[in-house]
Amino acid sequence: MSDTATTPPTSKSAQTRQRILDAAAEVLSRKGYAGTRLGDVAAVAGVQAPAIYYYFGSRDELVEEVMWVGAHRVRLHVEEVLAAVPEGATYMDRMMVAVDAHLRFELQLSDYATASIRNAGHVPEQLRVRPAAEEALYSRLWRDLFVAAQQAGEIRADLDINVFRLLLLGAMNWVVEWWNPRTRSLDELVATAQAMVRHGAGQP
Amino acid sequence: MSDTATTPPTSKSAQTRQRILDAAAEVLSRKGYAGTRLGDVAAVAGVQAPAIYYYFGSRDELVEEVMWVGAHRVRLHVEEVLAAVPEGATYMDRMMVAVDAHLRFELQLSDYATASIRNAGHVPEQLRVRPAAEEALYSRLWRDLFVAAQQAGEIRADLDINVFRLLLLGAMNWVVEWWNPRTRSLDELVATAQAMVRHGAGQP
DNA sequence: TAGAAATTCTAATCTGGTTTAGAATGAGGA
DNA sequence: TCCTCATTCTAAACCAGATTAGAATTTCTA
Repeated sequence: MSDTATTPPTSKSAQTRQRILDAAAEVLSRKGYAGTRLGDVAAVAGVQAPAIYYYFGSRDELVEEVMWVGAHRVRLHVEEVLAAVPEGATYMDRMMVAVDAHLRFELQLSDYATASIRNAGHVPEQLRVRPAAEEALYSRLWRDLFVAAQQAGEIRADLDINVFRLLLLGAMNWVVEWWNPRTRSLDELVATAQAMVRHGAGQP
Repeated sequence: MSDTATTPPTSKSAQTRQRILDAAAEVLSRKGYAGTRLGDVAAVAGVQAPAIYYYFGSRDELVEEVMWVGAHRVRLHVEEVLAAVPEGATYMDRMMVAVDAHLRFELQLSDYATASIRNAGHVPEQLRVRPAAEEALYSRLWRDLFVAAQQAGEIRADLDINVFRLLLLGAMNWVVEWWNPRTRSLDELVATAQAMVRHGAGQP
């Protein structure tokens, strides 16, 4: 293997591993778990299929890593963006920022995120454990945001914020199933999703 | 084959075919396309795997039929419910009814609907043609509803109803990924989804 | 209730894709 | 340069399921 103290992460070896992982994310995000052949991944990465086994123990191990990285990065990204929000911002403002960050990251920046979202419910159980832990953390991030917003009176008191949160995340996740950058503007999408939260959950 | 003029749809043969189809819908809704083995379907239906080939040409043909039936039934159900709405109802009222019908049908009444929703983006291209046609009709139903509501002034004029509609359908479709009847009340879910539309899209 | 047709089964085959074996290549250090 | 280790390749083994063959059974009709 590599990527240790003796071999810097930019070594040829580490780059190849990364290329394979990127390729897997790309194919997985496009074709889904069932449609992803190791041969396709290898072709995209520019190697022969057996080369994958030098870096990953099995097809499933490769898939699991993609899923985990995807879930992990989405969370990190949204956390970072939220951390940069100025002090005085309302919780509703923060939610707008989170919606923006989630959507843009998922659609523009990361095949990993897309792969993770699309396949979460389609991979064998054993592959879900580690990614699920990440998703739980991400879920909590949103829960905290909703709870704080409702306590601050920025969200209708009678709204079931747990259900609303799950519906919102679902709406945003499902975007990967229909989004086509050529026919729609990302700005418009973000604005509409934000309106769905601001008016759907916020005070009249 | 059977189910012709000479063999009524309640004949043993037709019943077996139905049992296999039901079993396929059940397994598909639970395990997804990749996880669905013909052997599992056969076991649930109470036959041996090869018996399936007496009724269906191939695994994919069986899957395709489940997907189509699922999409078809959701549309029929929502159409029926909408047709029963009294004359004077507002378009917003109709949308509330449609949300209710969609969610209850998908979660309570139909493994077919769940199978169709969950696997739409995961089956090979050829299997999507017929189901996609159904989905297009269903999509139009919602589009018409949104257009009418906005023209009637029941929806904010500045809202992008196409994007909002896709977000809403996504939110409702994704419910199959997290819904657990034991931990949540269906009524609460329906009410929250309705609120998301009424306040999220409706006039203040 | 015999015989034909329909249905379902067991056993075998086929297939595409993953995985393993082991040889070839290439890069880096003595 | 030569040797060693890392990396990648080609060829072959392996496997889990789908599918087919053909026999056995059940159902229906006359």
